[in-house]
Amino acid sequence: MPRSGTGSRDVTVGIKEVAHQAGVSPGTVSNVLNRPERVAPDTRARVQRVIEELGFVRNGSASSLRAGHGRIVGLMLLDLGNPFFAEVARGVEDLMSERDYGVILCGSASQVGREERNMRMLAEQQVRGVLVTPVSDNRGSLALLRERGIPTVMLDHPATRGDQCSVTVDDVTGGRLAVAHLLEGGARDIVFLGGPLTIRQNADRREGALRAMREAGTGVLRDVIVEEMTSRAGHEAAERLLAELPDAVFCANDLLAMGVLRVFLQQGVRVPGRVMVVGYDDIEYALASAVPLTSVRQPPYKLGRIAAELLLDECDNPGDHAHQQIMFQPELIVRESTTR
Amino acid sequence: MPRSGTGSRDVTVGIKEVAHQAGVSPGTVSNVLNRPERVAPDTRARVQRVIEELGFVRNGSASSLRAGHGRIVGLMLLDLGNPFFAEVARGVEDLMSERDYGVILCGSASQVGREERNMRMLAEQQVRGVLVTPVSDNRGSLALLRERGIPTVMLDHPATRGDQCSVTVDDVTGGRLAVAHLLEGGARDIVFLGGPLTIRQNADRREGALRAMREAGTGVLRDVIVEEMTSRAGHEAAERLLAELPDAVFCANDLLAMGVLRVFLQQGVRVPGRVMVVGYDDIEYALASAVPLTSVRQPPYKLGRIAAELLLDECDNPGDHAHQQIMFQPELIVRESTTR
DNA sequence: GTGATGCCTTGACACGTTTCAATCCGAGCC
DNA sequence: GGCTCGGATTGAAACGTGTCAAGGCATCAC
Repeated sequence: MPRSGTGSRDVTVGIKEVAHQAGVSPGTVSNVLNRPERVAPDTRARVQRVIEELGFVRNGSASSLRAGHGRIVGLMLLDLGNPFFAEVARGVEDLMSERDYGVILCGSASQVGREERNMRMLAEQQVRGVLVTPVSDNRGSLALLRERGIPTVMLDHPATRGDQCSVTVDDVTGGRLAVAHLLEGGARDIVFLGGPLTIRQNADRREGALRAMREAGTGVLRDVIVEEMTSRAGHEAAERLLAELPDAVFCANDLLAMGVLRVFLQQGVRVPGRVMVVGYDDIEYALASAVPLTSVRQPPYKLGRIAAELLLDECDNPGDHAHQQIMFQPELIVRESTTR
Repeated sequence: MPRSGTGSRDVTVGIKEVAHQAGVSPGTVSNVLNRPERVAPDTRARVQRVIEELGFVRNGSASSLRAGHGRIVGLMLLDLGNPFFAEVARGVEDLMSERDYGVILCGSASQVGREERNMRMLAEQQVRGVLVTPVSDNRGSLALLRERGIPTVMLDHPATRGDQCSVTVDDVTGGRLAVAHLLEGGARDIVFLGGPLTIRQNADRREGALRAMREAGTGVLRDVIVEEMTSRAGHEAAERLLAELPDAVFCANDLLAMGVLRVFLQQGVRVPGRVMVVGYDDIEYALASAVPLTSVRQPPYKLGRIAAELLLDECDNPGDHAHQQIMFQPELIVRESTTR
């Protein structure tokens, strides 16, 4: 590979070339990039001008090889197709972009295997830290990161140990709010429609539902567990429910609820007249659906953004960083799918 | 930093440590990782067992520093909050995950500045290639990548030069289908509601609308251009439209259409009785909305997946890779928002 | 004028991997 | 038996940056 000594439009403009053109040493250029305050103002200006002129772009691989970590974080979510998580991702991405960090986004599709593969990939990339909504309490893939000293923040999941931050929404309360509302409306035979109970969100929302029944001293909960938490799955589950309609369906997310609504309306099951339906997440589209959906609202954008802030705080101040467990309270948004 | 000579549970298990334990040279370990066929079967097995045992994870930074590129690609989309792009991202992520590549996801939020910042970040990360839905025909940020020899594939945008692949959907035809349908339904005064015309998708869909009118020899198109293509923007635009209702509104995406629908229904404007509404993208939620939305369907998942395949083909066979411009045809899905 | 004090700058080394020319070794051939 | 041949392996040299101890150069006080 030819290396032009003076050429300004070379494929690889390195820190050395910049140093040469600016009449300083490579070390100084590195300082301009990483600790500008240590460099005299006029030297700094001169170097920065040369950087502009040559179109120098720092080689992130070399940088993170030497420094031990780069300006990239990992974000691992359960399901990229769910607007709730899309909003979480937007929150994370916005903050990281402001702080000049990149985000490697991974979807685990709620599969342990895929989560582990992606975690391994993140470890290889020497990411600065990882935000993760874990598939289960499976410590395996997190251990991989811990061993390498990569900070993790739990997202929409409580910290499994004291040595990490977490940002969650109180799902037990969410489930309680939803089902208490249904009981007040007169429902007794209630279906819980959700994904696998190994996923914490499902288990907690169901637990909240049971608690509401205990508190009210009435009601029966029927579980309908589906593999995926999509509107298709909701659609299929609702078709099976037609044989024995409950008084109400509490869905563990809005996608399921939208699938259920579609079937009920097609089949002439009046909502809320015959069956009440409650969703979870209050995604934007829940409001616009045929029968506007009662749903439990969570703050996804804020969730992502705050988790991102916690992670960067831990990265930048490893000394005096205090791990925090932040929990938001959900809010029940009542619409027509549960009231006339 | 202490370096245990024999320790098996060190923070940094490198290729050297593996080589030592397996009784081979570092070069051989590297070959096992990158060109297994060059290593004798039993040696390979032995090395792989040691890799397992020590929990060795390859340092991606070092690897891509030396090799000149890593196993990461960039994906830059207009709007992460739009379910259409979320599906595109899923398509890309699925394929890349299968091929053991990581994806750095960036949202440009349709802002040139943000696009350029992110492109720079991707260049720093030495990504293998980039999939991009550009904000405009702005060549600036693409040039940054071209200069460094980083392949790009245009996603939902035609190639601006012959030296790249692209995957698109025929937006002119999409617009033509939508508006021809409206004209057939008797509409004459039609509003085009879309984002900035500097974004190609908007310009093309509008162009298709005009073409339909020319072909039919009738109809008038009123432009209503909004900054963001969100349901909030649709909501606001619709409120302004109330003063002078058109016969129909052709929205450049479903989010806008959903915002429009909401206002019309709240205000007692009958859809389709008084105004017909057509959306674009046929996102899943369009089907479930209060008045099921007529929309132009595109294959977002396939779009992402195929673009990803083209990119990897270009990366893996730089020699005999033939650049392709693939264009899908959209399909008009007629629902109740345009027919009784 | 001299020594001390700080601030800037320097230069060489190390980070962990890939690469490639060189070497080694066993098999096959005359 | 000596020779060649080819596949398997080796070892050392990069890749481009960050770090840090050491050096340089004014300024300032005495």
